[in-house]
Amino acid sequence: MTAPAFTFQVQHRDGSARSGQFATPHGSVETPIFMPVATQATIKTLTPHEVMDLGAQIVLGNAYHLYLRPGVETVNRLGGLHQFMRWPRPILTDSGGFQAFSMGAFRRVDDDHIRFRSHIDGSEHIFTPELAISNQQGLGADIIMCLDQCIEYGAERPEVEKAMDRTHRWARLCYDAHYNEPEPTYADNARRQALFGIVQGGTFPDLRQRSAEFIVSIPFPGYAIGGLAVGESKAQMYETTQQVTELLPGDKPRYLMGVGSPEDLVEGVSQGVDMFDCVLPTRVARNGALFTRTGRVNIANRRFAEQDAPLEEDCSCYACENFTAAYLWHLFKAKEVLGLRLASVHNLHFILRLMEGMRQSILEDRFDSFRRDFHDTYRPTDEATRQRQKEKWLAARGGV
RNA sequence: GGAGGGGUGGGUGAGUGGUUAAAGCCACCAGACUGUAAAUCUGGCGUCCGGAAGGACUUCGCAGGUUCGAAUCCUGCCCCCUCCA
Repeated sequence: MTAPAFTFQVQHRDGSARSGQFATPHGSVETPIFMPVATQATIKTLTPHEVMDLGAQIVLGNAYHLYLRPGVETVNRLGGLHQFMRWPRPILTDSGGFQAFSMGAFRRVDDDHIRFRSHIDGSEHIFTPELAISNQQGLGADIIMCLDQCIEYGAERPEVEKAMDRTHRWARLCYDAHYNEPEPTYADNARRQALFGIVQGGTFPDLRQRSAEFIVSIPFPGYAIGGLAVGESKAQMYETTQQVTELLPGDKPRYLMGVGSPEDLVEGVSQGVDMFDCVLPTRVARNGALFTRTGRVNIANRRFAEQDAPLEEDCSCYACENFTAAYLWHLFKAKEVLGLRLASVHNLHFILRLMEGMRQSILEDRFDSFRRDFHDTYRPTDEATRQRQKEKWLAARGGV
């Protein structure tokens, strides 16, 4: 059995970069694509209408969060995730594997399951590969993900290898649960959903290779690269991405999970990645950091207090077309929710336009110069600063 | 007129002889955020020099005093609040 409702075609290649299209029961998506993150069935602060106006073609939801609240059964009874959140276009759900990584002390990973304590009420829950699949079937996204084990950067090799082996075992179980289960609980959904496999292996090239080969041996309709952007250097991340994309089949979509920043998206596309998702644009927006063509900027900085002009003159987003930077500054200082909304609009607009620009340049065989131009003008955050702040952040959080 | 309480750094508010350039919170300034436990977190925040360590100087209503040493004790003055008449 295969996934009949999901198809993917590469339309054009320009170097390693490629543009393509995939079709789902809720419409087709042009790649390379960025998927805004709607963890709890909402792109934080925005209405679906606004997200569509921004040109988002597909969004990502999270099975762990929705399983805890409002519950898979509930969403299913209310018509499924699309209907529930009134998002008519494609949706991809993540399995909850990432939460086993990010929730630190709230979870324990064993060979055949992940044991969580709910961050909401402390109650205990177990995710098996089979349950991760049936949860996602109940939610009804167009693309669902295998349960995997993501591991923090800096972990010892044996630990990384163990997590990878689990991820492989679980991938097999997920595949069987999704494609070979004769009577799935949510059969209608199950039949039209595509299940993607996930490659792990940390930053160890030989593990990544083994992982890619193993995962590719299972005929998933798409393949994801997981376990990156978790603390390794950009160079390591780019190397690993490059290595893995080369091992993935050319005729299936490649999804780099949890990435990323503008510069990472450009690099990812250059290495042949087709799909991305990341909380960064929206999260950072809520904290006042806005993307501009030259780099990130904090709208709450004093220097914007009296800027009687848009943040970016030539930006065509709703925020820049209608408001001055001084107004955005004021909204952030006054902690008005509109500030969070306008900032989210601006950043998603920036990222989605960036993706469109890349797609267009690939179609016109000028991706290299697009990429060069981007790097010439966009200055990313200094890596040493990021590392330092990251450590402080983790220390304050109690650490992953 | 009587009784009591109080005046601390931009605000609020701890501190009642040395460990105090003075807690915490707010405001302010800056930085971070990558499959969202995140409208969060981290620094800085009297002045001057220094990248920092550190050093110098000036601060707790005002003026005197006691003491080796005072935001803290004493005296006088100014101002504010509560209650009684």
